[in-house]
Amino acid sequence: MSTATLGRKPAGSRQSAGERREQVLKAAVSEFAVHGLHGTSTEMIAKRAKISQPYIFRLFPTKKDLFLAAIERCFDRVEAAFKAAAVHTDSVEPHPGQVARGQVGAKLHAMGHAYVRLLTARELVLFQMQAYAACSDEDVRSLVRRRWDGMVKLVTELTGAERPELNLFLARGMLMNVVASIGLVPVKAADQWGHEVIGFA
Amino acid sequence: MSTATLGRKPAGSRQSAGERREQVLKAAVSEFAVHGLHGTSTEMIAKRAKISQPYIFRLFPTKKDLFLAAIERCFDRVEAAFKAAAVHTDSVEPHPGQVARGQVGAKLHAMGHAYVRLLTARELVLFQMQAYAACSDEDVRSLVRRRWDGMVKLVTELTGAERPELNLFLARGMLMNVVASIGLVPVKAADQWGHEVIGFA
DNA sequence: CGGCCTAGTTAGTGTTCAATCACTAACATG
DNA sequence: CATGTTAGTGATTGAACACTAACTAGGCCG
Repeated sequence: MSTATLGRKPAGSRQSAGERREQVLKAAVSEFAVHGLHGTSTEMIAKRAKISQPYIFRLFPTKKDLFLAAIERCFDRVEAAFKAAAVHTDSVEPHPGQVARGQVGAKLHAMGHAYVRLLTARELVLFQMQAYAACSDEDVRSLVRRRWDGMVKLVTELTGAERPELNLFLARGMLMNVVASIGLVPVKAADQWGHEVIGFA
Repeated sequence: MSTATLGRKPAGSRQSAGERREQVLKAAVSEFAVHGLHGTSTEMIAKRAKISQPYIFRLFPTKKDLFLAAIERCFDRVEAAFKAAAVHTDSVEPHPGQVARGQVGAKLHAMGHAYVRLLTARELVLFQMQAYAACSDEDVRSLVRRRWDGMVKLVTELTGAERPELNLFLARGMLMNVVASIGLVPVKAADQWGHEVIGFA
């Protein structure tokens, strides 16, 4: 009889802590992306993850820790996209670990495309901006710096790009972030990595 | 006797509403830059402006309105810096209103320098990031878009730059914002507009 | 069945915060 | 000095919020 008292979960009731963590993390990225670290309440996240608000604190000690975890997650996603793009454009490497010189541009281009595809989801860009904005917090800043360094290193290794073209690549990316954030371009058409506002030639 | 009850302002007592508004706006930019729209309390701003917290609401109807005013203020500052830089590098114009073709690069370069000088204050960059981050709010977004458009138009008119180099300029700027936000470069040396991390050649 | 661990909840605490209210002090003008 | 206006404050309020504590319920193994 006690089963009929409250609105119950219809079926798939109990999940492992790992699965829940995943769910919460996803919900957190979505909410943080829109409202930022301080503009997002743990209740918003809980609602989206379909759990009670206090249970969040069993999975993540503090709201900030959840935010930090979300940052890691987002950098992971970007890096994964880059790796996938790199593999996709792989050709024979003249010396193992060395990218053929003529391939550099093509690889960067492919990664640019991959990044744009990622950005069409919007969520990721917006969250990135929130992460940068929260960088007055020491913990956030040091994490973002570490991951940013890692990302740059990854791109360097994957493409073999040197400073000038690498910087151009990064700058393009940052401009895209801003443009996407303020919705200057309806990023519907995924193929905008040569678009008027971002493209340079 | 009632006059002796509380700690009184010693001297420089009353200011005009205009002066106060200015003071509050300055304080708001400083605080918002560090903690963002939602991370900043009106009391922080009040303390910095050396007034009581409720008085803020006599000068600005809501906290968000204050934030919006701060956005306007910051774009104003950037535009002023650009204008000054343009005047400074002015030479004879072949046709009135038309910038000499060879001058374009020099002018953009000068503006880049001006922007870097502006960024050394840090406050401005940080606030910019906060403004972008707050763009999920309709009012914020539409304002930022409007001012961004205006700024791009201004740069175009001042330098006569065409799409490719204009975009390069903007992208550089955005990369610099991020780099400055996460403190990758100690922006001490003001002359970094050709620096390794930002420069393209 | 019964003990036991883990998933998950309800209820609550202390605090913070934007915004309002009701009031006082300083100045201006006839 | 009376009257009106503008600058400014202290006290308060009602809501929201991060986080805690204490309890409940589902599943597994003996």
